Amino acid sequence: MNTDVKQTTALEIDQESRTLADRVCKQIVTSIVTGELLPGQKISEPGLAKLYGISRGPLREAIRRLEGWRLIERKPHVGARVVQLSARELIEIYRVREALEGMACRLAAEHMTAEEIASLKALLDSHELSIEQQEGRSYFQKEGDLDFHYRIVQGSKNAKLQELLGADLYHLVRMYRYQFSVSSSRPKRALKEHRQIIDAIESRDAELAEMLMRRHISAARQNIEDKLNAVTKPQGENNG
Amino acid sequence: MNTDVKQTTALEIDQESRTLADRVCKQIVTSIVTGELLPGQKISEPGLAKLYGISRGPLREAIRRLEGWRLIERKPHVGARVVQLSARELIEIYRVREALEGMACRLAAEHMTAEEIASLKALLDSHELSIEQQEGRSYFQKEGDLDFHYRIVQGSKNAKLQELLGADLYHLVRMYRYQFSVSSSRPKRALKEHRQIIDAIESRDAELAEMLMRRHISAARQNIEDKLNAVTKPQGENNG
DNA sequence: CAATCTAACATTGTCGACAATCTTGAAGGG
DNA sequence: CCCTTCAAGATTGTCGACAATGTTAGATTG
Repeated sequence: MNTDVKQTTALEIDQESRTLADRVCKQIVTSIVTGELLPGQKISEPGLAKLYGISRGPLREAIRRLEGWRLIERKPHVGARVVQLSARELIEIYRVREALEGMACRLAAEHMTAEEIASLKALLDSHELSIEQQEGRSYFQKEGDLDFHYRIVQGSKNAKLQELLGADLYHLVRMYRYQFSVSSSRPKRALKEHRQIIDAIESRDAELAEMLMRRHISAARQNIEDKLNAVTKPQGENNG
Repeated sequence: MNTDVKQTTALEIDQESRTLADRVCKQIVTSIVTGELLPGQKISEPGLAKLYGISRGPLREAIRRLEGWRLIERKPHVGARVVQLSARELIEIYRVREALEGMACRLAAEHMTAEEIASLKALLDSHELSIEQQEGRSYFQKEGDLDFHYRIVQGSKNAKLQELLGADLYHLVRMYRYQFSVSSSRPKRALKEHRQIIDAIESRDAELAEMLMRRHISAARQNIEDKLNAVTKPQGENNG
């Protein structure tokens, strides 16, 4: 039966665009993820309100929602600013992803349809192509990487998992991809791991799929840790 | 009667209580968790504003934050209502808990201090006492159960894990504890499992600790599934 | 009598104004 | 010269009013 897990989203988004607060909320998310708003940067209510051409009311509501998503932090009577993750917190996110996406991958091996699997394999083919074609440009690969992970999560058919990973974690991951260009330093290796994972899912080996995904994310975490340690740069006060 | 679970953030809460929106936000959470506001119930802005003696502005901001926490759902131009989980979604939450708390338990085995472990063992002693003393009353045991899990999560020293479990999941779990009185149907069994877990943590056996926790939560999930299947009650439209 | 349309009502969405608080920069004293 | 104090400015918090939308009950018509 239709589990109604994913189909409603398109409609909801349409529905949600009907108020200023919801629209502005989405715009702010985009600004954060694309780096227009940097981590730690102050969110000026009068400034943003004027920029978007709305009053402070809806803007404040949007900020409040983003606060609930933990994309924005707020101090009473002082103001709101984009969250700024420490190196430690970024690592913590990868640990959480390891647990969550491992579970998601296991469930995906049980619940993904043959069509979804085929489509995902096709996606990997296109990734391979784009890697070969534009050797150096890792940008595409990064979006592609998250795209792969996103589809696995969708394949788990677990709405809570989709919420947690999609809304709470991936935004942060994408946001910090622009900060220090993490991960995807080895696109071919990652692609190979992706293929192993989808193969395990195709053969409905849930345990193996979970293990491979955990290893995959663990490797990415290790990769980031190494980079951070190499620089030994305590990222400090780049905000005003 | 004190339901204030997080002691660590006393200062933060003090800070956050300084605006009406933040205070009302907490009040609404309490109302939801204690069952004053039932799942699916409509949130009337004029009604709640009058009840709390504030204007609609701060109230709407509080609602927006709760929307971000996914404790409240909102349809544009229609209104907000308390989330209503289907049986399926409740089960999904337990699957997520299994992954997340398993990870938390593993990290706790690595990072909990001796003092925290001792304190947690003392807590279990007090639980055993209260179980023996008030044989039938499972209410206390339920709060106690979450208390145990909460401390494990704190012990993981992973802030992201603490956020996700503390804010996003435990509220929902507590909320539905009042709906159908789930879990804790076997407090002695649960207590025994808790002791096994803390023993594993004490001996710093991270793998065992994780496995025991996953099994513990999986058993709770199975327990709920059985109950739900027994009743075969498709919980439907108790809202307008 | 039932179905449909309409108009009055209630609720949600948005705005501008005012109050409370924080930040700042300069003046004064040690 | 540095620290403290304080006042002016700016920002955040709160409110009431108005506009836009959804809901509902009654009237109209077949």
